[in-house]
Amino acid sequence: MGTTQLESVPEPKYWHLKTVLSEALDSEFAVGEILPNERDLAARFGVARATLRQALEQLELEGRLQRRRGVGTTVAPPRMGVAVGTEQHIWPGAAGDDWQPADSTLEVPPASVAGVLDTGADETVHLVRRSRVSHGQPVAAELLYVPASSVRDLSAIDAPAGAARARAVLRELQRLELEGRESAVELGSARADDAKQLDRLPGAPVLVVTTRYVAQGRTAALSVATYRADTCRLTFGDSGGVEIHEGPARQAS
Amino acid sequence: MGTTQLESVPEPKYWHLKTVLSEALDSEFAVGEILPNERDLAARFGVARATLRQALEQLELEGRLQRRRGVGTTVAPPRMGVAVGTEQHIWPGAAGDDWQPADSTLEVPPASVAGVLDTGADETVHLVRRSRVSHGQPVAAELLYVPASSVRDLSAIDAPAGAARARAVLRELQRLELEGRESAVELGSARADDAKQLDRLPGAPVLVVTTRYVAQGRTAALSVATYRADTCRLTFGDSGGVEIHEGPARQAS
DNA sequence: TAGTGGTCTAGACCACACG
DNA sequence: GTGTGGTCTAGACCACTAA
Repeated sequence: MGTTQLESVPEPKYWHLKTVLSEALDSEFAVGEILPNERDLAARFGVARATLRQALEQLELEGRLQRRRGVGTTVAPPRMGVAVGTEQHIWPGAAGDDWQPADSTLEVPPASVAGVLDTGADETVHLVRRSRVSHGQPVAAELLYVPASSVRDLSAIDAPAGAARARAVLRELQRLELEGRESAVELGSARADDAKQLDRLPGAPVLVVTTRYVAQGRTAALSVATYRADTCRLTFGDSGGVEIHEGPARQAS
Repeated sequence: MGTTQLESVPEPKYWHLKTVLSEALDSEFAVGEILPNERDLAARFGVARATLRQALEQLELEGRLQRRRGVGTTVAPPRMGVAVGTEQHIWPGAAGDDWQPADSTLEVPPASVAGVLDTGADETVHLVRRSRVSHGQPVAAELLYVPASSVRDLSAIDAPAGAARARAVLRELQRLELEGRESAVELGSARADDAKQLDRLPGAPVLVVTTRYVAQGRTAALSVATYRADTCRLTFGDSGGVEIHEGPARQAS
């Protein structure tokens, strides 16, 4: 009878740690404040650094913390709402969107993209690269695939590459009548190039938004946009202009 | 001059491992197939088990693998598309949705929810719990907050709790004219109860979809739905009935 | 009971930022 | 340099599943 049943369902240490830290963040820390370093925190809680890190990872995944190598761990501001589906039936590049065209080249798209575009396997398409900045922070990187058939001939255009050419492709796209649009959101991890644009390490969690633009009964363009999952809350508004609160709901019981 | 510059930018081992494994999954494994166990894999690649696990974690995050304690690691099928915003202006519980009402109780909502609902801090609301099954697998758990003011008095209803009461609340909701709807998607980690419903471990990555239903100029209901991030791709369709492909785009260069 | 993935430890070294 | 987070190791034990 010497055994005292302390925990019939023992909670993992990192899980308990996460809870404790989460409450501390709510009550004892301000946004932007720097936490003690990982070695000190681990010692303070009497756990190995790896265990402490497991808790920090979860909190970072939930957007509560921000960790930067060589700097430290800071308390993250609430996620920013980023409109993804508000503007009904708008082409990418339409006036007022906050995307910044970076470049455009001709590429053979990956097979999965070619399948959606109904282009041949080796057919080149315009690949427009854009980035999105919100509140002074990079939040997304986009690859926009535009089949040559969706735009007028651009081979003789004066801008061979760069932002000017990207704008030219987008401008041509506006000439088509947009009939519809479908998006899908899924979890992914940042490729090395995206990570660099987003100021994160490769493998950082991202929300991948794939949007198919439909015109003339076919897929006129395909956008693959990679959003920082730690800082962004993607908003899809269907309502008739009702205001969106900032930071509506933290997940709670 | 004895130093040979093998890698100017050395790639982390787990990152390289992930790439190798990912290619092996594409070419040498079928969906559902069981991989060698972690100790064997680690030995085969000459790394510590923790490093191997870091690679597996990423692949699981991307929906390529499924790991189950006591069973093993299997190759996951492509993510299933789950419609989240297709049906325009539909109340939850309307005919044809594939949600299954589980329960309904009266609760004091968390402050963040109360704020969106414009209810008093201590005011109780109906809390309808529902779960969503797709392709025979649980994919989402929902908490639907319905202020008493959105439905007729249910205090005298014959069903004190359970699915019957949940259906009664949803039925009452249909009586209002739905004016609009806004959704937001963000990354989260599963709470213990959600994890159980979704057949995952606590902390598993989830996509949290928060939807505000607007009627009579106010927020008539608020839904917080938790989707399995590993198995689901959330689709938001704006197009006029254009078919959605299954498995459109894997992220690629 | 045997085998799996999940948790945890106590170290070590590396890449990066900043003064 | 100094200090930070990021990577990696070689173990150990636990919780769960299935034979």
